[in-house]
Amino acid sequence: MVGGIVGGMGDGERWLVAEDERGGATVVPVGEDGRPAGHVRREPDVVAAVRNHPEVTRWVWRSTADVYPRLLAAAASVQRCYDIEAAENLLLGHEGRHGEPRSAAAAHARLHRRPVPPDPPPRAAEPGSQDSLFEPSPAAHLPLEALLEVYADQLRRHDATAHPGRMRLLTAAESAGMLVAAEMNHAGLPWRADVHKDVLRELLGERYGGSGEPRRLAELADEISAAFGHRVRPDLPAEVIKAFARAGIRIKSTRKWELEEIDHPAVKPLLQYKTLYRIWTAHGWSWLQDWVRDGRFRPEYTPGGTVSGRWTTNGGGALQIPKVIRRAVVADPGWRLVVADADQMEPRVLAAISRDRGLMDVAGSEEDLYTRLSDRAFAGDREHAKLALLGAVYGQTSGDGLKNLAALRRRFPLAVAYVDDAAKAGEEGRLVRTWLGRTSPPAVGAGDDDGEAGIPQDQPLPERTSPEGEFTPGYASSDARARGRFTRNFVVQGSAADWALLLLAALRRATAGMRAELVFFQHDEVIVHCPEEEAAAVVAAVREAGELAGRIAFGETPVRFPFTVAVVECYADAK
DNA sequence: TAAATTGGCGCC
DNA sequence: AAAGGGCGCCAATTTA
Repeated sequence: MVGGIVGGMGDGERWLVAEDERGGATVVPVGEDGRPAGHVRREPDVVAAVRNHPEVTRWVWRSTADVYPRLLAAAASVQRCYDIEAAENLLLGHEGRHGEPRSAAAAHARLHRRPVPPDPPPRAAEPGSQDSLFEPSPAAHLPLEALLEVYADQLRRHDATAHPGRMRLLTAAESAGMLVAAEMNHAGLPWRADVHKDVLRELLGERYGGSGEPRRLAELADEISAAFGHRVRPDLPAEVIKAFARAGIRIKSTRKWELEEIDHPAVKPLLQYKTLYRIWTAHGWSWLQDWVRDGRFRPEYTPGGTVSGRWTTNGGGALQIPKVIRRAVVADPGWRLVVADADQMEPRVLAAISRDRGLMDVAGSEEDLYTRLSDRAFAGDREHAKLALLGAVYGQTSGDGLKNLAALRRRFPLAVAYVDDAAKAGEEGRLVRTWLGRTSPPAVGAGDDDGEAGIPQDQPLPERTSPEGEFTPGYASSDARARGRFTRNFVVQGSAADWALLLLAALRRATAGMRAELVFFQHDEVIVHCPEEEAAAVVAAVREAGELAGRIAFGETPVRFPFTVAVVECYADAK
């Protein structure tokens, strides 16, 4: 049953579908080894193929992003899929071949040792235009026989990994993520343009003529200039630094935390200007014009868009919606937004993957993890406990977090060793993997010894061990240390992304029989738009999906995966 | 002149 | 108290 949310063995019929250049489709049932298990049939198109074969629970196809939007537009959907190009990407990474073309055509060419076609360049975001989503891509369609070969080969390559079961799960989860992403793109996030405009007017004031510069920004710029006694353009860091220098204050940058330290009348309006300027340029009137249509904001989600497996969006900045702008996210009349935030996801994931007994015990409760941590190791000081843990995960190099790291290491040795080992691997130029097997890319300049005078490869460095047994990266170059921080974080952030994919898959299945729709996802937070009367069921489904995802990803574990859930009409009213 | 990089800051 | 990891976006600046 556990495999059911993303597809396990023997859980329904599995068919492969291939499209040709003219939109026609051929389908064939396939067995668990990827071989044909029946006759090849022709269908007018992929929509007909799916409609005519409701007995199929899992479709194997070249690219979900290419096929599924057209199915959704025709009001068709599928239970599960196997995305060959997503699988190719994950397998190439696992094999240490990041960067090789990942199209199905490339995979087929490699299989036959023929010249490998490069991937088409990534399509740029096209604000407002949804049309491109529904056109079959011009990418090379592979005939059914070729797709079958690639598929069978991929199944063998899963078996050749260190943990085949996990790798198969990763591919299944990524494929499920592709379905969810396409469905979210299709549904869109409810967005009230009128409310958005009200917020903008409130914060920024009216716009002036041609450039449309808001009144409030002009006023603040004047205040800043007055405070300096001469004209200063606040959006030019160089000019601001020079102005402070003339006033006898030396700053290295105009970063917020640095400005906050300064006692000067320009600081307050400057900080205000920065906040408002950003809202104007990133989520202002032109953003609204570009990205909101018919009451919905439709970012293009890209699952696995980051190397760690987190999603990105292609345009619209959906993963950086400023808090004040969330006022515009409002449920339809009679509907609600179920906003669910996973509590302390990354430390819980660290507990599950490191199997550190102490940290598993801390994470084996729905209570606030940092409070429990501080009760055990930090004399009740929650803030110190949190900083120490985040410092360990991010690779903090100085400050209080580092001091507290020693305490963390004593009480939770396996957890700290897990991220230290990942850091060491990175410094030595080795690859690391998430729990399910997503693999870090190689360091820039490592690997391909093309003799170019580029970045020299970092030398493997002797490990230095302190009396407490702590790993100190004392001899590593600054590049190697940066690399270590990256791999240190990668294993936790990426394994958390593994879990989040399974969460989405479980939640998608749980809501399949409802009118509820998943409409937003941001690393550890999901929003479901549903009729008011379904809200309670959705809340329960989220909580169950979190625990189920934990068990599927990490096996039997005492670690709990609780959520903070709010049922609201407006996103801004959550938490 | 266009592409790439930088600085800054929004989110996690 | 100090400034760690991952992104995307914008405008300005530098590079090709």
